[in-house]
Amino acid sequence: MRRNVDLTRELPLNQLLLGDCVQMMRMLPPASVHCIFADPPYNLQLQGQLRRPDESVVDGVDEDWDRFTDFAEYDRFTHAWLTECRRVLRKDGTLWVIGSYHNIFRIGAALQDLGFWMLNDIIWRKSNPMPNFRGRRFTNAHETLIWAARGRDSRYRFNYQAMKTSNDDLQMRSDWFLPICNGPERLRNQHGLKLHPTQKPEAMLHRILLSSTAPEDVVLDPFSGTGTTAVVAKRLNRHFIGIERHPAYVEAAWARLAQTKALDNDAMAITPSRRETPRIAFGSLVENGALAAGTVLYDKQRRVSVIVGSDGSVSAGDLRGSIHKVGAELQNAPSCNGWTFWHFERDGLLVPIDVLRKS
Amino acid sequence: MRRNVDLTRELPLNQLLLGDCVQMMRMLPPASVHCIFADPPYNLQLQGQLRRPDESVVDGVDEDWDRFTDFAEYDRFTHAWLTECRRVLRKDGTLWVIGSYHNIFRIGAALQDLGFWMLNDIIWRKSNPMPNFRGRRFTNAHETLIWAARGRDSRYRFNYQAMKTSNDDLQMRSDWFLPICNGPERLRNQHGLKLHPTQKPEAMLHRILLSSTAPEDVVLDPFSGTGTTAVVAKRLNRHFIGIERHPAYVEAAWARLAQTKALDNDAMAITPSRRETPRIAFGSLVENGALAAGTVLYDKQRRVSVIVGSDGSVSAGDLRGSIHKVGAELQNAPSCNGWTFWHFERDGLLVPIDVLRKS
DNA sequence: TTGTGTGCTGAATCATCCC
DNA sequence: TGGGATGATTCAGCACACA
Repeated sequence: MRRNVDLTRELPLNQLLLGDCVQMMRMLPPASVHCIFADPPYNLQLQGQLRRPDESVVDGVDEDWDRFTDFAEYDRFTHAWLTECRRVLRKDGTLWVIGSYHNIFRIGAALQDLGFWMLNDIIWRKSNPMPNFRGRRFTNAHETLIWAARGRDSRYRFNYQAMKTSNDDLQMRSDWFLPICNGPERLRNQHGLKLHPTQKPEAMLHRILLSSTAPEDVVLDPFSGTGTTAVVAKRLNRHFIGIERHPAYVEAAWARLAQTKALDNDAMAITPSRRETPRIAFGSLVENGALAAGTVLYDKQRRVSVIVGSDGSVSAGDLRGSIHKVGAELQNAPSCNGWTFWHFERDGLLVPIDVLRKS
Repeated sequence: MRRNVDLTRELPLNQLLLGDCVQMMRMLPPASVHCIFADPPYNLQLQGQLRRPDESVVDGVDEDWDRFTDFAEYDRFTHAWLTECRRVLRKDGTLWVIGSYHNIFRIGAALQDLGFWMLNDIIWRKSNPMPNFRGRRFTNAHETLIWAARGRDSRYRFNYQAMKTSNDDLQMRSDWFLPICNGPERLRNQHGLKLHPTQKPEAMLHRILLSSTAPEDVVLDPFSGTGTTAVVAKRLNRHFIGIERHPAYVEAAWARLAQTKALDNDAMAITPSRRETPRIAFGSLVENGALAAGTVLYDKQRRVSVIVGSDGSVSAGDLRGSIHKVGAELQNAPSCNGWTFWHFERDGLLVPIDVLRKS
């Protein structure tokens, strides 16, 4: 699979190129690739060490490739690689970039400044994100993808029907619920430590390539890492070009590719979408007015009662907490299902609050 | 409720100001508001006709330079109002902005450039978004909120416990699933047409204000529209200041406010954070006999134990100090919350000493 | 073999009070 | 305002051990 080619004349199809992505892309011919997926450094700017409540240390991203002195330097870097991306992208090609709130706004603005035409921003909702250990923010439970065409007039590819079919015949939305990369898919060294700090799930690349490329298309990944894009491209019969600066990652990616088989035509099946069971929190009933703050709730026998607070807490005297917690305390029970325990009054009758979830 | 005040001296509490938000904010005293919610114009680039923030029409958007001038125009406008926001925001205040992929990346970058410190980006996942009629993109089913502190060192407010309680005792995540504003909540004129094109759901403002403000705080909305922020602020006993350029919207907002009642204390109350509850020193438990000197305390697994001293210290061999210090030393940890680490025996069971604070 | 309990970990801008 | 003391804080999924 590894060949020597004159990059400026011939596209290095199904190759992983070792080197800096801006320099390598400069060697590629213009308007030559159909799709680009980019997972650039996020510029996380982590301060110190973060510990879990049990004092264990969080193994955060602390790589030299993620250190930038300031926003200006990060912006220069962003402009440089996006400019090359736009040059090598075909007129009707599209670009995907993933990021978090640390960098995605700068990347989005740069994309617009360079003339890319934004098609969607896509939210990757994580099934099991890292919690917020200090209770100082909302749990950062998503990352953002931007999907953009090379320009406003691009006649880009979007496999609408494939996306709809894979989503139980409903239009695929801009919010994607996918697990993080874990389990056997996550590459680890002989000590069981993760090989790459930010390996992306193959399911995400699967959906991306299926939605916006055709078989035999050329997919470029300028920050190839351990080769997730290449692996999924190979499996889906797309050509890939990966660029990565770190030899160890390139080696790992080649090993992964060696174990990857291209699907035959019949097997180009679509990953079944995971059905999401909508979970309604009690607080949202108060937020949306289904149950007003100040309402009195009773147990079935009207032996105890509580008042609903504006945050979806309930209180009885000094006692305050969730419907479950307060229900348990008042019964001196270890636990309690507040949804069935608590009732509100309607037309003189007690109705379990559970019915409000179902309407 | 409508009064004439000298804005430069006195905050126009619970007022809706008619006028341009940059000009009006310039008249407000610096460092005076606790929280800002902003729903600025989205700079939608539809049907070829492009409007500047001041509603004037931009001609010809086919040329590259036009696109650039347009973004530049939007950026100038963004910088102008965000600069005033930062000036009137208290040192420890926070700002919320909502937008879509058309404008949110430019706003996010501007926030960072102006020195705001990003705390979260929040995804509003819509329950019933507008489908994509042409089948050329993913259904745009979300909008993005940015939550930012005035600066990196801000000691901002986040009502963590209230958010957790309202989310059935799980940390509130960065993805919020809320219905769009519809039904009786949606303001309509006598012809049944919606009064405002982008009226936001009250549930969203409810969660925002509950998470990041306290009763009596001052909430500013520079693009007040039909007054959703003001209405929810009034209901939750926060002070509001709304600014809006269109007299018809201001009129509608006053009408809404007239029908809005403030919640009473019980209904408005939220689950207090541990940080805000009065602290009880461990020594006082020994003083008042809740825990006798000489009692043996254990960790959860009974791996280590200490004896309570008469001064509220604990000791294990030569080691003596506070419950926190000794707990940390025995675990070789940098720190330890002794309240949850140490347990005493009751009816053969280990109970965290923390429960003694609550009774 | 199957169920249960324990332990580990993930792109993280993760504290506050008091002197 | 700087340093030391205090004390607040986690969810889901997977691996593995053990019954």
